[in-house]
Amino acid sequence: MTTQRRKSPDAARRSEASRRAILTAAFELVGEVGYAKLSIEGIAARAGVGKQTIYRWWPSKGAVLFDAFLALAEGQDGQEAALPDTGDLEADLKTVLRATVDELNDPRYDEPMRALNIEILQDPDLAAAYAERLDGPMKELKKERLRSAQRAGELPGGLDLDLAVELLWGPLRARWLERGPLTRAYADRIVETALDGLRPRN
Amino acid sequence: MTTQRRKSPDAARRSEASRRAILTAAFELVGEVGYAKLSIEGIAARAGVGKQTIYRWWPSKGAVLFDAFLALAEGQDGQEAALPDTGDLEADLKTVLRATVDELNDPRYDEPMRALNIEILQDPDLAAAYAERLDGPMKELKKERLRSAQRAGELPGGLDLDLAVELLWGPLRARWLERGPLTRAYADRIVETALDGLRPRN
DNA sequence: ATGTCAAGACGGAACGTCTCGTCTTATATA
DNA sequence: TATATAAGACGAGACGTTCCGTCTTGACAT
Repeated sequence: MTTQRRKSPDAARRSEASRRAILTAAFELVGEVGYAKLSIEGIAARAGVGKQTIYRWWPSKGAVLFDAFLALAEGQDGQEAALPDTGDLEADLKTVLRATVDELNDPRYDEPMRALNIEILQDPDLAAAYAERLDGPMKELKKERLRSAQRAGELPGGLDLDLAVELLWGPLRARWLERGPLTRAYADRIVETALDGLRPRN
Repeated sequence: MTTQRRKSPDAARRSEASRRAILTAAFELVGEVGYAKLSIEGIAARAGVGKQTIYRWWPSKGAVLFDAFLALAEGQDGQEAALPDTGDLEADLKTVLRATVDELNDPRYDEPMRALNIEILQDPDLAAAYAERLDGPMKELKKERLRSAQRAGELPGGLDLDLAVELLWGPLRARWLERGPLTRAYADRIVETALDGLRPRN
């Protein structure tokens, strides 16, 4: 019963050098030519690799790009297993959103990241992987910080945390996707407005 | 000085029948096969039109799709030159967002509209046209309703109306783009939470 | 011995350009 | 006002190109 799916390749004999070369080439190329002009042939050529080696291990160019980001993210996680929690929710949120603004404005990550996000909108399989491996864990950190605020009485206990996360991080992501101007001042205003609400407070 | 750009075609002699056939074919095809498999050749074949007729008048398949939506929108505007204004902001916003939910859930428009929105994220020219012709006017209607609420004292005068619009309509759009579940109850909760803010009110 | 590897040939799809006649239409002439 | 003419848009599709995803080859590693 060696029939797994089709003809699953032997992961034990996989070339780590080729794998890394492919991910690196994909990441660099998408930054240079954009996602639309990114091709498997281009990645293979840049990586010094046969096309079949890519097709053997990945189902699509979106999946390659996803793995490139995953490798990047896993190379630097564990360092921040939680969002800052000084006891001042508004200040902590501003800190986090400002950092996000800086990251999204970094030209090294801007285009590749946008390309990945757009591809995810079109590929359900990729969206599932993204939700599980990258977005999900991050969202859990955000919700955990909000739960802490609930325990401190800074947020109501009955608050819908998913909606709260969408209200806080959604506008930033939306404006970034649309290539709008992202500033720290904008991040601050989002936090203030989302926390206080549009209506005047007495 | 008849040198406009390159060799601009004579709009006066343009075939209206071909134009309509192309837009109709594009709209139908994108609903049937999806944007990724939508091709200029396919549109031309379905419309009974030469490929050159498409390339003569549009720069990309995204532009064709955009015009298809523009024709649709212009065929039914003027009917609602303003958002409802009963004097109760929260109720009016819920009415509008619920209607938006219904529209986004309509399978006739869902896929084509998402395809257009995704394409706009990748094409700055298209994004500019979209902002000017479709999104801009709609956003102005939204801001006008919020201004009315400011005059009525339902919203503070110093409120950033652009941010307010993003906070109210952003989450809906984001969830729709990601194919999340859109319900009227969700629309209601957005309005309530955005108006009241995340923090407890006394 | 088996399976991955780099290299690249292969057929197919769609690209965007172009070249055919045909058909339409703006404008000039009668 | 009615007809003639020339410009140019039209449908059709051939063309060279790029990239797709599969397949083949011989080298190499385990």
